[in-house]
Amino acid sequence: MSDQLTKRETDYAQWYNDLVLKADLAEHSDVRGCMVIKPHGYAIWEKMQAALDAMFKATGHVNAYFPLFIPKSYLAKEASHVEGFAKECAVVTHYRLKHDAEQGVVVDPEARLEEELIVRPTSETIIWNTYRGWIKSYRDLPLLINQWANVVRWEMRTRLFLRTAEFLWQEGHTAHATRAEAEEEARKMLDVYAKFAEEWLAMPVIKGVKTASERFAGAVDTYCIEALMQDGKALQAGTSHFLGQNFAKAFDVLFTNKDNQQEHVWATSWGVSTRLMGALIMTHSDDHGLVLPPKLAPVQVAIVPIAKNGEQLEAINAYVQPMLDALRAKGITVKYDNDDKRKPGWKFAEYEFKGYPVRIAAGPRDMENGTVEVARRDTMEKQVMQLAGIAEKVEHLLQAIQDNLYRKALTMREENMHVVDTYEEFKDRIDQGGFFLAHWDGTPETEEKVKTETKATIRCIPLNGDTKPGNCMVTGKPSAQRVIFARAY
RNA sequence: CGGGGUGUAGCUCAGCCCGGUUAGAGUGCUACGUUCGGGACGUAGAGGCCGGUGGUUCGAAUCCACUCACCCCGACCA
Repeated sequence: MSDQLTKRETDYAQWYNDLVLKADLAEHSDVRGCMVIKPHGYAIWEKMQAALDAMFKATGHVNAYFPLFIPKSYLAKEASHVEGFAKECAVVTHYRLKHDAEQGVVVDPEARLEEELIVRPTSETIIWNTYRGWIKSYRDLPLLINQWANVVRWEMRTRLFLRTAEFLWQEGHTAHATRAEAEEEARKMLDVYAKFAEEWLAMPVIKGVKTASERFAGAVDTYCIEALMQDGKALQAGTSHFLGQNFAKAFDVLFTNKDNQQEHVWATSWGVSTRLMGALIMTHSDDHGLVLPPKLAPVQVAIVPIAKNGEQLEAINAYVQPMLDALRAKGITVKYDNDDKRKPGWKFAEYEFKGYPVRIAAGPRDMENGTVEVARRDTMEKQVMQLAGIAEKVEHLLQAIQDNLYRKALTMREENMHVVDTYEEFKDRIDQGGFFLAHWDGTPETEEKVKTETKATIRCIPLNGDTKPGNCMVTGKPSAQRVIFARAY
């Protein structure tokens, strides 16, 4: 290969960066911390969007769009929210440029905004300010809205997809008449995310609740799905928040209940972002490049003809046509690459590197034998198959690849799930990575101590975990259940 | 913001310490020919304000000062 990829074992971070760039997923823009998502990367994101959007619709949500700019004063209305986001907001102060002989253009000092605008880091404030006008009665509830949008958080250090200054995401914002209903909504959307992660990304996740220190700024409870990457670090792949009445109170969103009483509404918000691209890459890809689960691959099957001349190519075109038709009839996405500007070897390497789940080669030998050569990306295995019934075989193969990727990722996670009872053992083993199930006394002080001493944080308190009480590994004080510690992205 | 590093062809980099013809390599790109079952080979070609500004010098990619940008480590990160 001319484009050498750093081996994961050599330098995992470098491997990731190389892969994102060389597989044409994204590149750095001239604006620090921002990225250009290239067609191959964006096509994967579109597949994710389509799947998630359908799941949101199926659970009763509708899409809408709220503005990019938020009046600065809105952010200040919810105390912990402003505290959480103030340090990373981009602020618009002027609305006009003017020509300048020396510098080309300069900000027109005359055009200062009366009230400065912030570029949304998230939309709770503007949405709740809007919902105040929409919600008057229990008959207006629940209000179940999602938006697909970009947000900006001025991060100090960024990494392609994992943490960028601007990123794409969806944010659901719902309003409910009762606490129980809002809590149920937050849990329901967490389940949607977990289902999406496992069935589409083929990425096993652990559902849990965040501790107070990791909670969303403005939430009562933050639920999350946590995944384990190949290097043993945890990645938060999605969050769902029960916001209580915090935003309703901050923005005076009241409704009249059935008893003609005024009440603040109960809220949730939930989101996943282009960070999922990073999760996808770090869960399945290998030293040969990207590996994509068939359900998210923009093209599932690449077909490469092998021909010595134009005449032979025409023969192969005719030979593979029924196969193309049969595959497409099954809803399988296929690219027949008979571009004669590239050679077969080049194409093989290209499709492998970019993660196409299945590659089929057809050449003169196959035409004689009535066969094609089928290669699967996940295991790199190749086999010659009879052309008869090929569409069914490929369909099964795609499902097998999807299943295999999930199984491999699950096995990896299970092998890196450690139960520890003493802080000494924890400190000894934390360097090797993985999820550590340990007892914790529930105090922020202990959590902070562990973070300072080991760089590991509590990823979550698992929802479906072992609930046997025990004693905190650090202080020995009583603990209700084991929590998950890990070093995280 | 602190510490370290890098800016030379589309990309990866050599050259700089020790100033001196027309600034190099690999890869990529263009044309032609032979090739085509795992990133082919040959021949010919195109491609550079050596990050920017100023200085030293007969002469600067090379030395000096300033400046800008990016990368890595730390601080920060719902």
